[in-house]
Amino acid sequence: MARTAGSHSETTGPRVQEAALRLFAQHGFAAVSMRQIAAEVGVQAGALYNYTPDKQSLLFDLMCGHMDALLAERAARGAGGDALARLEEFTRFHIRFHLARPDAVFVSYMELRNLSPGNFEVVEGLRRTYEDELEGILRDGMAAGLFDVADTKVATLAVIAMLTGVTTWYREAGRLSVTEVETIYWNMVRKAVSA
Amino acid sequence: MARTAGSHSETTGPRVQEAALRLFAQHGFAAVSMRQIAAEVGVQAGALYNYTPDKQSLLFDLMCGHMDALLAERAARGAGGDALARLEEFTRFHIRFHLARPDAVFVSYMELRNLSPGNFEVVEGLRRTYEDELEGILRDGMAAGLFDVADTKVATLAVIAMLTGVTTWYREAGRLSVTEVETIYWNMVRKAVSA
DNA sequence: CTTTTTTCTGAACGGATGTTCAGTTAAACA
DNA sequence: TGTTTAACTGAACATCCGTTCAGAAAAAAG
Repeated sequence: MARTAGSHSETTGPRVQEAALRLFAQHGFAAVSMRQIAAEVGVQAGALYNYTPDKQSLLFDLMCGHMDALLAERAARGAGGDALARLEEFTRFHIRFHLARPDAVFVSYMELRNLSPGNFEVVEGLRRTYEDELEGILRDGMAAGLFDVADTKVATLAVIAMLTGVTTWYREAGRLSVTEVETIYWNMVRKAVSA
Repeated sequence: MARTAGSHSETTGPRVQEAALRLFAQHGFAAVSMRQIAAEVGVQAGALYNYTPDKQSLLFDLMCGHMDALLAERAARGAGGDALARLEEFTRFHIRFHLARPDAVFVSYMELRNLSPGNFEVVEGLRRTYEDELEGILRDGMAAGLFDVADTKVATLAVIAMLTGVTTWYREAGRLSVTEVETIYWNMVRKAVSA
């Protein structure tokens, strides 16, 4: 046996990425073998190397893709209004975006140490860009007298940690809708930074 | 060669745990081999099995030890005063405790999925116990009219996520002392739950 | 239909994995 | 001192790892 009936690069490629994402999120990058990913796709291990040069690149591409999507979708929303309105928009966006892709979030935050140094620097830069946007909002709010935080950098990281934490407990079948969760967190963020 | 000069169970045992903790935190449980741990201790891989039945128990003991220490040190502080005072005590304690043992925190939050199902349940139970203490404080504060949160369970998880996040960025050589960090976070927590 | 190209198989590579154990040696005990 | 005991070595076990590659087969092109 060799080439399977109905096989095509344009269908197998994405399936490899999806299987890798799901397995990395569930068991961790180091605990997942190329053979497991291949089995999930329904292919032999060697075939994976038509779609990725190696296992490391598979992880890097997943993380880069996640961060690129985050920054792109964020940039797509025209950030208007005062700092308070922009902070609410950021808060609700962050929760909605992260709850929609729990596996990618999990991998992006847990597998940073499994990136090669060069790849780590790239992903870290993207993350920094995202954080800088929130810090800019907090700075503007401080200048406008709307907010009162002792340290904008610390406040930025505190808010992001609080918001991202939602992915560790939220379940779709639970008692709260995404919008309700957004509102609960927004009220806490608003008060935490208020003047 | 066999038994090394100066060797003794009471010194090697703890050194195995220390090496495992450091390596697990740095590279992840699945990425660290028993031979690497042994090399760090200065011993052959087989010798590790005098101190742990297997690799899984090594991880479980580290995580249990961490959670036990957390609960024990927390219980040692007599929780007096009103809900506001207790919340401040909890906040400052949480930051101080976690910043003092970054490796154990990292492992305890990142390697949960590498625990066997039975071991996971135990560690999860300990974590729940700790969370329940914070939720009790929030409930009391709500009843006393000191706090105003829409959902005590969500607020509990949000506060803990925010506080624990400090371990991802704090460095001893940085510009802020632990006490300063405590105060910054306490002000944010206080405002976030205030009535 | 024939030829070319793309996709995949199946086997193989050297090396690493967790774990076991008979044997060796240093320390503790008598 | 001699004897026992605890700590460790070094080799071995079967199995898995990421990656490569010649060759087979299906799809696409002519």
